[in-house]
Amino acid sequence: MVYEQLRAQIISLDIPPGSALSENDLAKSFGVSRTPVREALLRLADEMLVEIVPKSGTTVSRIPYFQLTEAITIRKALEETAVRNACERASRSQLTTIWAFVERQREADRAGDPNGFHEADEGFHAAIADAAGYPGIWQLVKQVKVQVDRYRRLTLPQTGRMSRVIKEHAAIVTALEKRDAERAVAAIRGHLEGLEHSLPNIRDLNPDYFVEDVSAYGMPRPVHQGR
Amino acid sequence: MVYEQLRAQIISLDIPPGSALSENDLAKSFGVSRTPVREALLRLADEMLVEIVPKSGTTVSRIPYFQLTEAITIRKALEETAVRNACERASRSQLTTIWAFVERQREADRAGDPNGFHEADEGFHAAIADAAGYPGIWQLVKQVKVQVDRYRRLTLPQTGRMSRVIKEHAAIVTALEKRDAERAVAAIRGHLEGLEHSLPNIRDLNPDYFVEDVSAYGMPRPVHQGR
DNA sequence: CTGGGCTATCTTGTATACAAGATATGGAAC
DNA sequence: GTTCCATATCTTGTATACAAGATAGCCCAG
Repeated sequence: MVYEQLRAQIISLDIPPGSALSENDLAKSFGVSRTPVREALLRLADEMLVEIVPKSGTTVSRIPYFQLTEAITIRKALEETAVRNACERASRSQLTTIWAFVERQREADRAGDPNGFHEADEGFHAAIADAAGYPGIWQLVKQVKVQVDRYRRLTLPQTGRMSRVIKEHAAIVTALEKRDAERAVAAIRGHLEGLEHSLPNIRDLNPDYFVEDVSAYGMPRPVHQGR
Repeated sequence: MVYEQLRAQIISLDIPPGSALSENDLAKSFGVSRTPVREALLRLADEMLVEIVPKSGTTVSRIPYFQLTEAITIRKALEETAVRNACERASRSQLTTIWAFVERQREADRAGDPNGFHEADEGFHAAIADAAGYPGIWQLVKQVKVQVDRYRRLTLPQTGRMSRVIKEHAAIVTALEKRDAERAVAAIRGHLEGLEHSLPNIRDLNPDYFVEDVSAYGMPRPVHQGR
């Protein structure tokens, strides 16, 4: 619980990258002891959202720029196979479920509700992985997405982004319904490459939030968020 | 450190799936307090290697059978793109490094050293991901491989497996050297499907080690094993 | 004024004591 | 003999106290 709150604050950039965290301060502000705070920090460290330096201090990780492109490459690999398998295996009801998420995104767009839009976006991709029979794929994508999500907060207010995403999502589902695997794969690939192309601009605007060298980094560590 | 030891014992099936673990007993046997033991268990729980039931007990997870096939599918998706990119980007020295791992496997085969063989196998796949410019791919594969590794302990003593694997590895590198992406991708796909085909047999021999239903499972949680 | 070293303070790592819940065991009633 | 309930014990969750190291600031010497 302290974990989830901290995580949300980090991803939302409410706590900016580079901030120093103190187990004592966090414990006091959460009204608990150091123990649960520490457990949360250890977990966040495995996700590479914070960096713990023994006997020295804990800071919120800067966004490893190189990992962003790698994360998108990985997403393409995983989600393309998800889409390909969903194309064969998706049942009527599953396709309807996927459409429902697209519809929710349309509503969120009309209502100007970015949070609802993002939530439905996650549901959309998760539903495709489910339909493919490989729900674990979405778990992995979520894991890899973590750093990208922080980045995205810097680029959110693009006008027209929501309607573009909705159109791309609709194209994917349409291809799924037609069982046209090649078209569906091409659609999701294009969808994800849209993300990729918008990467390089933002970094220079907030250089303090990023870190160039990444050799010391692995992949973020997963979180088992119960299904 | 207590984490690594526990993890190794679980993966090697030295502590069999289903075993009950007690923080107190582990603390005594490791000669430390409950705190570091607890941290290790929490980490292992995120990897889905143990299951912690609040106020009740902690047990070593059984192997979720369905996840095995899903893990191999994910490996195919990730490693195929790794190979495809390595085909374009691999430098001479990187190709040589990859060959070196194959050579080490030949030595391990001749010496009848399964541990060395497995170690070189991991190096081989990691080197390909490096050559592709996406080292994080191997981090993810390692993460997904965890459950498969336990399974593999049950199927290890297949005669001729080492030499077959070596031949398949050699085919991959040969295709990489020729910059023949399609051939290389097909080679790694075949290599991984070899694993897949040998799945169904073993389970019935040790049914207690597996669990059928997996709806409650996500993907294992990552470990940031420093590079 | 500048550089170096020492110390006070703050950091995380570990051990331990206590709290709260789940479970198994034993006994009693039917 | 069987079933149900109470209780003792064992489990993990949390709080707290202590240990050890890193760091920054200050003081002193040059």
